[in-house]
Amino acid sequence: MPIRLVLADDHPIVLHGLQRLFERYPDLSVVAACADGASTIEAVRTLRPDILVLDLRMTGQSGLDVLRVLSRERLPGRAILLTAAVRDDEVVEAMQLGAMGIVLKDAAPDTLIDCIRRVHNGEQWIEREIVTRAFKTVLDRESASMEAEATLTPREIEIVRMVAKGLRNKAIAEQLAISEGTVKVHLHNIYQKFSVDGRLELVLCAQDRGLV
Amino acid sequence: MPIRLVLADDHPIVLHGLQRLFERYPDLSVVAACADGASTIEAVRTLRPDILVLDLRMTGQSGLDVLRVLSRERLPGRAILLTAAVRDDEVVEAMQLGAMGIVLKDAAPDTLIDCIRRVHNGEQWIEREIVTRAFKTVLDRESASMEAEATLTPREIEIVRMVAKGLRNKAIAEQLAISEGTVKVHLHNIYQKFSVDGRLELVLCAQDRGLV
DNA sequence: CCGAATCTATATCCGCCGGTGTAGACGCGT
DNA sequence: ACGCGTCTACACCGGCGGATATAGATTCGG
Repeated sequence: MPIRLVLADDHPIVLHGLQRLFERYPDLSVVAACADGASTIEAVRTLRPDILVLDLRMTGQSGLDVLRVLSRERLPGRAILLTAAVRDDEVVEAMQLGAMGIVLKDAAPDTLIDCIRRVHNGEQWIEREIVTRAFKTVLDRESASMEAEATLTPREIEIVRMVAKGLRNKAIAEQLAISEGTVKVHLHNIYQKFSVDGRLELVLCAQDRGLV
Repeated sequence: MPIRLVLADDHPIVLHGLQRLFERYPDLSVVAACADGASTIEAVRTLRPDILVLDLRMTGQSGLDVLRVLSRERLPGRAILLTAAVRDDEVVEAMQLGAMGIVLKDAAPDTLIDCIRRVHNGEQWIEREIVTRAFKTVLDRESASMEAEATLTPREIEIVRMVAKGLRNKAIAEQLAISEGTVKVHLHNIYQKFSVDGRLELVLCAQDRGLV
C-alpha cells in the first residue's frame, strides 16, 4: 500500500506541481491538497495521512501554527516541512513540535521524495546545513555573550555567581568572610551597573549574559 | 599546495592505515602522526597544520582534552574528530570547542577524505545521524523533564512563570487582578510543594524542571 | 606622589517577602 | 449532601533585602 500524503501550501502553483510530481511515484498517494492552515488541520484529522508535507510560510496560519495545533492531538502521522528559507529558531521550534523532516524548496525533487520515504520509514531527515546551523545557534544561545560582563570587578562577579546559586546575603557574607553589609553594598553597585532591580532580575540578567 | 594534516590516534594500526590512505591523494600531505595527546599538541603548535585529524578516545589525554588545550591558543587550523562511537554530550562539547568535523570510523574512507576537503574549505561536516541525535539531546535538555511539575495547579504554574520573569508580588497581583495577599498564599503553597525557600530558589528550581 | 578604583565596614530606614491563621466561594466526584 | 481541592481574601509580624551616607585601607597607574 502506498504512502498516504497530505500536502499544504498556499501557492496553488507549488501545490499542483507537487501533486504532479507525486503522481509519477506509485508508492506515493496524495489524499489531500490544502491551501491554508485550517483546511490542513481538518484534512489531517479526518484523513489520518502517513505524512504531512507542510509549507512553513503560509499566509494566515503559518506552518508552525498548524504543527502546534496538531502536535497537541497525538496524531499518528509525521510531518515534513517544505520551505524556501528557514530561520534557526523556526528549525528549533519545528523539531520541538515533532517535525521529522525539513526540505528546502530549491532542493532537487528527488530530495523531497527521498525525504518522504525516509521519514515514513521512521528516520529523521533534515538538510545538513540547516541542522548544523541551527545546532550552532542553540549552542551559541547556551554559551552566549560571554563578554559584556564588562565593568564588573572580580569580587562582584564572585558575588553574582553566589547569588545565582540562590544564596542569601548572610550566607554569602559568611562564605566570603566579610560582613553582610558589605555584601549589600556590592550588590547595590552591581544593580546599578546592570540597571536591574533586585537579585532575581540580576540572576535572570546574568543568565542572559551567560555568566552562570 | 596540498592540505597539511596532523594525525592523532593511539592505535598504531589505525595511524598507519590513515597515512597509507592519505598517500594516495596528492592534495593531502601528512606532516605528523601522533600516538598520544601531548605529542599531538606539540605537533600542532610547531607545525601549524591546516587540519588536525584527531581520535576522540585516546588513552591518557582524550581527544577532547587535546581540543580543550588547543582551543585556548587561537590556532589557525581546524579539527576533525575521528571516532568509533560518540556520546551526544561529547558531540556538544566538541562543537563548543570548535571542532569542524566528526567522522565515524566505520564510515567509508571516501567519507573522511570528503570531510577533510570540505572542512579545509571552511564548511562544517558532521555525520547527519550524529548531529541530529545530539541536536535532539540538546533540545531535550532544554525542555527536559516537563513532567514533575507534578501537583502544581494551573494558577500556580501561571504564577511561577510570572515570578520567573522577575515580577514582584504586587505586579503579579495587578496583572492577575487579584490581591497581593493571594499571590503570597499561592507562592507559599508552591514553596512547600517544591520545598524551596524563597522566590529565587523557586525560579532556579523551576528552570531545572524546564517550566520556564 | 597623588588620585582613582576597589574592597571593606558601619548604621539607619523602609518596603517587600514570607510564615501563619482564618475563612468564604466555587466546582467536582462520591 | 458532603467532602475535597482550588482560588480567593485579609491581617499581623518578623526578617531579609535594598537604598543611602560615610569612611578607612589597599592597590595601581600616571
